[in-house]
This record gives sequence, C-alpha cells and structure tokens, in this order.
Amino acid sequence: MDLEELKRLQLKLATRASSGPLRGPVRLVAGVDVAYVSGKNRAFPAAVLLSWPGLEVREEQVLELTVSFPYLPGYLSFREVPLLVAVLSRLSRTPDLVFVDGQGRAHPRRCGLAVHLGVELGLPTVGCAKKPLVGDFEPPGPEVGARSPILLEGEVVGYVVRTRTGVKPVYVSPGHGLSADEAVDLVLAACRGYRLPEPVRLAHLCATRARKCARE
DNA sequence: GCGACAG
DNA sequence: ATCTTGTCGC
Repeated sequence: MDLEELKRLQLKLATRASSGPLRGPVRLVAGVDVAYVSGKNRAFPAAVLLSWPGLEVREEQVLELTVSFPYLPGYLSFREVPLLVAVLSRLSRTPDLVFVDGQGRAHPRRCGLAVHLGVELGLPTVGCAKKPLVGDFEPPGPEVGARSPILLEGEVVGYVVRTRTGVKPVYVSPGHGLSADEAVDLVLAACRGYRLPEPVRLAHLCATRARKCARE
C-alpha cells in the first residue's frame, strides 16, 4: 500500500461527497460496526436495520470475514469499508440513511469512514465517533443536546455532542448527503438513553455477540 | 525531534 | 479495537 496514493484517493472521494441538505424522506435507517478478534485478521461486521423515527429493529446481519488492511489513524476506511459494504448488501432492504461508528468530514482530508462509505454506496451517512481525530473544539455544555463546533482549518466539520448527562460526548460529522447540523439532529433523535445512537449501539452489540458465539 | 492518533 | 471484575455514583 502506498499512503500517498491513498491520500489522493481520499481527496478525490471527498470531492464526490455531498454536504446536503438531505434529499427525500427517511423511513428506514441502518447502523454498522465491526468487532475484531484479538490480533488475528478475523472481523465480524454487523448491520442493523431500524424503522425511523420509531427505531424498531427490522433486521440484523453479521458476517465473519478476513481483514486485509491494517488499522492506521487517518486510513480506517480502507480497512472497514469493504467489510461494511459486504454486510450491508446482505440486508433485504436498502436504508435511507446509515449511521457509522467513526468520523465523517472531521478528517485531515475530509474523508473519514462515513464519507468513504457514503460515497461508495451512494447513500446518506452520519459519522458518530467516540473519540476525536482532528480539529479544535471546546467541551459542550452539560445538558443533553448541547453541542460545540469542531473547527478544522477555519471550517466547521462537525460537532462535539452531549447525548447523555454526565457522560463523555460523541463526535458527530456528516458523511455524505447531508449537512453537519442535520447530522447532529439525526444523532440526537436516534439516542434512547445511551451515549451512542441506537443504530450504532445495536450494531456494536450484534458484532460483539457474533464474535462471542463464533468462539464457543 | 515531540506528541497526537477514528476503530 | 482488544485484554478484563469489581465498584463508585446517578
């Protein structure tokens, strides 16, 4: 792998990403995540389909695949996009929007996992990470719904959002097909008492559960 | 050179 | 991400 080559690809992908506004109604959403087996190249990508805005689980899919690309900060999408595309293709219906566990535009080259996946699928995506990658920001207020902008080179690429009182905030940034403000609204509307939005939280549980079963 | 660094 | 039990606090 040639990182300079991949950097150029990221810049190209970022150009193809739309910053919204969201087009069309959202009635079905999906959440994706990947669980790994310590050290090995085994991965368990999971996708959960839920109704919107009701958030009722409609379908779950999990796969056991081999990962070929290593984890490198700034290049996560080259490791996970292939896995996520594979598991999403297993769903019986195509979601109107996908919640991703990772950054969207809050990336050095504006091409985080959510951007890459969204452009690749041609579907709107929201990035919701548990930790920051780049940008400057202040901690959001203590009340649920509080947000503070993530600034990168003078641009608001996302928001640090308080989804639960007394709990660390999440880092929300748009992937493809929507604005940063819409991304925040969607994440808050997808939370049900936990730090992470339901689609991502359930996909995480699904992937972890699959890995556990596979080992027993 | 030093520190940072999604999952 | 993963390795891991109990424990403090709302």
